Amino acid sequence: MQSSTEEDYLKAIFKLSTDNTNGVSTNSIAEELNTKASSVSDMVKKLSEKGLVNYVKYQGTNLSKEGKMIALKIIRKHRLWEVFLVDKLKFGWDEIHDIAEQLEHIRSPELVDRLDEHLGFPKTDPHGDPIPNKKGEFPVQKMVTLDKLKVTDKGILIGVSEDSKDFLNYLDGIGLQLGSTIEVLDFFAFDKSLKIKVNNNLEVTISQMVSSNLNVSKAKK
Amino acid sequence: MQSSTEEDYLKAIFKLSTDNTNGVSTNSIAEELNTKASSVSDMVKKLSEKGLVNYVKYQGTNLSKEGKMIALKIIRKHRLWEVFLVDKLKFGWDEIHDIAEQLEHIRSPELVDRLDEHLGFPKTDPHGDPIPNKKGEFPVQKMVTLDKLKVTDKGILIGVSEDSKDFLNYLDGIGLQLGSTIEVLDFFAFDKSLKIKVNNNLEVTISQMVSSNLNVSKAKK
DNA sequence: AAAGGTATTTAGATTAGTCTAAAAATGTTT
DNA sequence: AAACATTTTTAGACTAATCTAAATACCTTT
Repeated sequence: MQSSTEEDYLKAIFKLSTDNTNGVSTNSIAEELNTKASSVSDMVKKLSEKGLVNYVKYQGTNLSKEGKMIALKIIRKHRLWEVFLVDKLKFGWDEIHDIAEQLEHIRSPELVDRLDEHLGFPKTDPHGDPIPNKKGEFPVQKMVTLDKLKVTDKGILIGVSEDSKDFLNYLDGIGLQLGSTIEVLDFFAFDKSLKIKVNNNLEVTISQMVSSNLNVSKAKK
Repeated sequence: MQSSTEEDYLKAIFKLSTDNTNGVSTNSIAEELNTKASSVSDMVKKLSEKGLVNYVKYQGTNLSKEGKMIALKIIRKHRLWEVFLVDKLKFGWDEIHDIAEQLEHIRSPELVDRLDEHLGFPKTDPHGDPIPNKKGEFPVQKMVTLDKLKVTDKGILIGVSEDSKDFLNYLDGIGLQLGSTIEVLDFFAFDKSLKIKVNNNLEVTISQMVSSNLNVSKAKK
């Protein structure tokens, strides 16, 4: 059995493993967890002895199969609790992170599955991020351009095709960053513009020129 | 801010303070928490420095006003989560203690109040124990004899008027102990006997002679 | 390839909570 | 009141996680 602290490390390493070519650096883990590199060194050594990560001195850290599984279970719990907090307790999507950060460490496999069922087996959390299933599998996420989405669809911005300064400044101005949630509120056929809600907050209308340059991962419902 | 461990100590001291004439003994706290007396000595000293308990060497420990308030908040959280687990997630009343033991330490005042509301401001937990309100006040509990309860009422056995060996053996035989939950399932007018459910488990029928000698605290609904 | 800079690791200390074993206080019996 | 038993406290050690400061390894520049 691993401690909450160990779970936090595994989750951080998972998060930082997007480009899984080489190991996650000690410093990046330290930054992610607001701790010092020396603490991270100690901990990855320990996790390595437990077989939860593969760690070679000076060469960074990667999750083992078992470590990844644990990380995914924590993420599953975190996101399910987030759905609970928003859907059932009517919290705002921006108030829930710290609470879910605590709830994700509650130990009871039975609880997670019952919560999942109680919430109607949601596929994404309130931020649009996918919820791993019992076995730690993510629902497949299709990458599409924003103009392919239908009204009420939600997606997360994962890339931009056009990278002129002007364009990026414009995106910034409407609060759009990588990772932002986008919900399609309305579609205007005459010019193919979209009314969207950014991060469950700001509503703006964007032209098709813009929407066709935004790559989003479509959240399944 | 107090640690989860400190919270556990305060809760244990509260639980052991029923006869609040003199201080709670170090050994009894140790037993309640499955720890050693030396650990308890250290901790009560620390809690005393924090002003959460009144502790005089060799004379036991009592909660201060502030310590009691914290204990009541933990108990409130514990019992509200228990209601959640049973009412919403359909856990059995006997499966929930360990999970609630973890959930009670989640820190977020907002969460507790929203949970309370979501559950419809319940007055008692699934074991029939009263839930303190926001201010730490218990709903008043009336002590009555069991034969005063109506069908569907629930109560907790808090005393016995008759204390012959035979009678106590009889109670033992049907699983009734101090603290047991009693639910009135049926009333038979012809002999005033009651069909009751003990600890959400065993169903028995008892005569009025028995029910009139059992003092219960009636759980408000 | 040497020099300098950055990243990482090690060494040693600290804190919270726990333990065992010994010492001290309290209570009970005679 | 002395002797014994029990309870409680103290002393000293251990573990998990952290930190600072120093040492080491790696990388880039010249």
